[in-house]
Amino acid sequence: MTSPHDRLPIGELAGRSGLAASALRYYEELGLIHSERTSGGQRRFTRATLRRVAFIRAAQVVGLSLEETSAALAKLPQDRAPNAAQWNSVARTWTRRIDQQIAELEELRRKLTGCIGCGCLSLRKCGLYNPGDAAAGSGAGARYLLGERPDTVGVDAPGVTPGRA
Amino acid sequence: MTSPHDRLPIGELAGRSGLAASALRYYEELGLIHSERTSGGQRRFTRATLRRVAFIRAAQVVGLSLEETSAALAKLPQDRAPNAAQWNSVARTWTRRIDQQIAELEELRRKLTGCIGCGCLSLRKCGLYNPGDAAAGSGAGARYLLGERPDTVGVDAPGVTPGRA
DNA sequence: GCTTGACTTCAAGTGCGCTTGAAGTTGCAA
DNA sequence: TTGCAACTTCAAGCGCACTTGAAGTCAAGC
Repeated sequence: MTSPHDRLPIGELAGRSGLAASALRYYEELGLIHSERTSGGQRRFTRATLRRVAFIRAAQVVGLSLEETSAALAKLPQDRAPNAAQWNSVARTWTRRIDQQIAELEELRRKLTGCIGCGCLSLRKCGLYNPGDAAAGSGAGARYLLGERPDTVGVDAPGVTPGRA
Repeated sequence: MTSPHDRLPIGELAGRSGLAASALRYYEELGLIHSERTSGGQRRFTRATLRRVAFIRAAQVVGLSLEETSAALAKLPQDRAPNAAQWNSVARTWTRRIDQQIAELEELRRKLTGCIGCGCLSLRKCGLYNPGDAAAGSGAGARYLLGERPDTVGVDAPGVTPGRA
């Protein structure tokens, strides 16, 4: 577990994770991953970093920003596999998020299908209208649907990066 | 249908659509929407533009870029409601895309749940690994999952903007 | 020891989808 | 007629997640 083979240079980590070295450096700069250095100043990552990187990739799919991912990663141990409780805590947040996204997509599909049925898209009737003010378009991709979250309409969705009018 | 009230100034369209005027100007610049001008050079949009704008919003939720949205919009009439056939053709593409996204999210959830069960995330065993090379991270948000689309692995996903190593 | 490829830092650039600001013009209501 | 909000264009800026390039250093195999 602490053999010399556990100390991956960045190219190795890049190769194994499928990410560019530049991206990994960037992640390290942001504090998402960590490395030790050789006497010459080159990075050496532990194998556990592979886990963190996989986590980051998955987080991006769920729609987390690197900042949010960073917060999530902070709950996991840096150099060993998380235990069940730790993992549970994170994964539960995720599955909730995933469920929410799925629900939103299904809602949109429902609206679209409704449109097919009614031949509408002629204002008003159609579920695609009523954008609900400043809801959607939170930058980092498919986040909130237009017209969704009627309970938080008129307010920036909670927990989402503020910016962007 | 062609009353003077059908000619919306940009602020009106912005208010009704929930988008910023600047965004609408940007869309017009890209050719997604169109306007006529008053003698003084101010934009006047038809009500039908509301439909196009709603369409654009929905398209963003599905993860389409404005360029892709533009292509989709080209299939719909500019100043009237689409007929069933036109709408069908577009909506079908969308529902397929939505279904695909849902499937991907469910797959990720499955993997996460598996992780909870097995207490893993300890390399190898876990479905979260094997990133499948250059798959995910196509820029505009939750597009393709890591490890997904095993049939197109190693190739840029078809129909998706090339860039980004 | 030397070569060569992998590494280092730092600054600047990229692409998307806008927003912001400056400086000027229009249109409508009083 | 005037006043003022709403509009106009154009250029530049922003935030995210990186990538690219320049210029230099390290490490490992021959």
